[in-house]
Amino acid sequence: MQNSEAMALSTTLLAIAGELTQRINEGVVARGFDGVRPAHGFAFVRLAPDGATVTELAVHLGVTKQAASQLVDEIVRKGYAERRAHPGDARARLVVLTERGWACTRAAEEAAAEVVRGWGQLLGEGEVRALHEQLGRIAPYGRIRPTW
Amino acid sequence: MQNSEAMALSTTLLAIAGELTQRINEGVVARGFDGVRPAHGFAFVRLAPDGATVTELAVHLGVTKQAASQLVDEIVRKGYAERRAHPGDARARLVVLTERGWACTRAAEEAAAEVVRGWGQLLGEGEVRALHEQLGRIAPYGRIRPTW
DNA sequence: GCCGGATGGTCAAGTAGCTTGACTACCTGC
DNA sequence: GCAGGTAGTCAAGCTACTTGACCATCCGGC
Repeated sequence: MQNSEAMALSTTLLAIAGELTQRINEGVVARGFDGVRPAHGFAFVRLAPDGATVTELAVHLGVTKQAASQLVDEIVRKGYAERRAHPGDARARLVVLTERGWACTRAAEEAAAEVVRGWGQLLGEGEVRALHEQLGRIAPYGRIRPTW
Repeated sequence: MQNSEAMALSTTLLAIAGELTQRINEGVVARGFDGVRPAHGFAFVRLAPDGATVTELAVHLGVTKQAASQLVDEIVRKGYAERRAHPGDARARLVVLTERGWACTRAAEEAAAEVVRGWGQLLGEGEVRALHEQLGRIAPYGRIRPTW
C-alpha cells in the first residue's frame, strides 16, 4: 500500500472520528444535558462501571491528575458525579456517577446509536458489524487520548 | 443493534483515532520536524494541492479565521509555509507550503503508512482495503474538526 | 464612475483547559 | 515507627482558542 493511500485512510478515519464526536455531543446537548464537553463523555465511560479515583481517570484520559481533578470538579458542580470516600484508602476518593450522570450516559448511547444507524443505512447492518469487529482488532488497550 | 453496542463501536473508533493521531505526530517529530502539532497536519492537507487562503483554511479546520491566521503565522515562522500575493484578489493572501512543508507532509505520510502497515499485520491487506472502502462510504464531506 | 455593503485579513484582549510546581494527608515496607 | 511513595488539592503560568474592532479591497446597483 502506498504512503498516500495510508494517509487517505488516516484522514478519512480522523474525519469520521471528528464528525462522530461532534454528532454525539450535539445529540447529548439536544437531550437536555448542557454544559457537557466530549472530554466529559470519555470520563463517564471510565466512571460508569464502578466509579474511579481521580488518578485512574487521569491515566484513562491521558492528562495530569490536576486536570482530571478540575474536570471532576466541573462534573460534580454540574450534578453528573459526586465524590465519595474510598473504601480501604483514606487518601483516595471514589468518583461515581449520579443518576443524572447515568441519564447523560444513556443519552450519549442513544446519540451514538443514531449515528451508527446512519452508517447502517449506507453500509448495511452486516458491514457495520464487520467494521466493528475489524476496528476491535486494531484498537489500542486502555486509555483514550481525547486531545489531538 | 443495541445502543450499548453502538457506543462500544464509537468508543473503539475514537480510541483508534486518538492513537493514530498520536502515532503520526510522533512519527513526524521523530523524522526531525519538531514544533508541529496535529492541527498543523490538518492544515497541511488543505494547503497541499495548490495553497489556500486563511479563510478557506479556517473553514476546513472549523475554527475562526483569527485562529487560522495565528496558525499560519506559526507555520510560516517555522518555515513550513509562506504567504504569497493572491492572483486576482488583492485582499486575500495565498498560503502555500514551502519545500520543508512538503517534506513534512511526506514524513506524515510515511508515519501514517507505518501505522497502517501494523493494521495490515493484524487484519491482512485485504481487510484493510475493505476497511478503507467502508470508511470512505461513511465519511463526511469537506472539513475536519480537529478539536473534540 | 462611484458608493455601500460584503469579504479577506490582522490586531488586541479575554477565556478555558491544560501544564508544572509545591504542598498535605495517608499508605506501605523495612 | 520511620522513610519513601502515592492520592489529591492549591496556585500560578501557558497556549490555543474565542469575541470584538478595525482597515483594505472587491463588487453589484444606480
